[in-house]
Amino acid sequence: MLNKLYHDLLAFYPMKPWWPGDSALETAVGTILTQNTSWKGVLKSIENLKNAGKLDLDALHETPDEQLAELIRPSGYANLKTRRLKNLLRFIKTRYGTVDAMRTAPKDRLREELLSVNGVGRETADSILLYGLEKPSFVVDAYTRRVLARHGILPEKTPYDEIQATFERTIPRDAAIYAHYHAMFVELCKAFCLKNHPKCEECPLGKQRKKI
DNA sequence: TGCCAGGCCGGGT
DNA sequence: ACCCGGCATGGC
Repeated sequence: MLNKLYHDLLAFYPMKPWWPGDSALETAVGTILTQNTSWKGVLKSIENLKNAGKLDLDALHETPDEQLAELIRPSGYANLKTRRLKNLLRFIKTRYGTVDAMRTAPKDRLREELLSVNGVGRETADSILLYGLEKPSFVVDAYTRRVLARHGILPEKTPYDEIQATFERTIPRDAAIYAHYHAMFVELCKAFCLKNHPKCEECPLGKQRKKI
């Protein structure tokens, strides 16, 4: 079922790199900033950080909270996300020293460690693992749920871990495929499946069965 | 102009 | 094991 879905989507979205970000650190920062927020504001925040020379583990870690909050204000929840960002950076520095040092850690252990950081939930952890470190951890987000629910593949409120397990059990254990699959969900939603989307009827997967 | 966006946490039931 | 309110800003 999920393999067929992948191949159906593949016809519309050929393989291409997707998560915007030039480094694992930038990706990690982006995963925090994009929590419950559209990517638009995140771009602006990342831009601010770059211009301020702050896209660096030590520089970010040493930036005062008030200043960091000001830089990331466009992506919303600035105070909250400043704390979460600092929590993540502190974890990386104290546990691994550098972002790259995390690459050699076993995926399952690293995921547990990331989840223990306050402000890093399952989607954030999996996004860091998959898009930052190219480890095969399937990302489940609002888009994933929307597509699956709309097309009657999985019930809307299926728990995160269950959805992830279903994918990881079914499709090849390959980071590039996981990333591409998730990217296609996002692209599909942006093109056809956002709430009250006018082109909903033109969805390549066919008419939705449920309004989500 | 109100509604919504690529979550997560803490507290309550 | 769920359910809910809070957290902020900008685009459409």
